[in-house]
Amino acid sequence: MKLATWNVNSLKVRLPQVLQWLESSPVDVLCLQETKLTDDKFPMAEIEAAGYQVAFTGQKTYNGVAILSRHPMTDVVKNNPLFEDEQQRIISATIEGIRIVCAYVPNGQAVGSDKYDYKLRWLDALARWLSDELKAAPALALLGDYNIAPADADVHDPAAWAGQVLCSDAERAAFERLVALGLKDAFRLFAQADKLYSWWDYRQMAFRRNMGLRIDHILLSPPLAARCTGCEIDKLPRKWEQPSDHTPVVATLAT
DNA sequence: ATGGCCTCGGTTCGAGGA
Repeated sequence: MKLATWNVNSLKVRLPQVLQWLESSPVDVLCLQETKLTDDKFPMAEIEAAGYQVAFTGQKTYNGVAILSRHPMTDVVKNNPLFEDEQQRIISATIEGIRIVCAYVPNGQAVGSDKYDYKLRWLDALARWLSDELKAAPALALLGDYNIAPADADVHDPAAWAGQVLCSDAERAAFERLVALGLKDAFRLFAQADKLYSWWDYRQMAFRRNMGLRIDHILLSPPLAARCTGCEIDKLPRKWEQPSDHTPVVATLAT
């Protein structure tokens, strides 16, 4: 069983790439972020034709999340019941006995800004909600764009990024709070090469220079971490024409 | 030293992303 996450930065623009990637990487579950589509514009027919069921929640211009699944989905929930939010950033569903949570964590813009405060409040509510969810669903996976580089090893230039948004102590503490719930960073369950990232700025030829951050993650509850046999970042789509600035992360679970 | 790109909405620039 393969679970994946990918911030596509507009599903309208990236639908052909999503379909192309699924052809060569037919994962069981793909969580998408930043679809940037209202629900009436969601390309359900094209995705179903590729063999995937879909659950989604979107809004105009910003945010928007979706779960694509080869298997039946039940108990679809939009957003966090503990956090009133007009922004569409979370969708969850149960697939093959696994509670899948697809999340697009707020960016935060700059440390100390209103958007940063919103990010921290949003993450606090996420941890409180998942604490409850884990009691009801011990097999839980939280996949998405966390907009947090958990450690300096996840940053191309830790000195330049020190204390900046995506790397600040409070954001990293929020990530550790999720870990304290028992969730494991699937990527770090395995030996990995240095300097592997999931996002590169469009500017400065950042991708070619590998000036990236690892901010897209798959966190697994203990029963799933025990089943996990690998976790990889697939850099290929970032090399395509007109790419998203993020690239997919994939975790493999033994069945 | 600064900002350098991409997407959207809606016009030819501003907001937001990270």
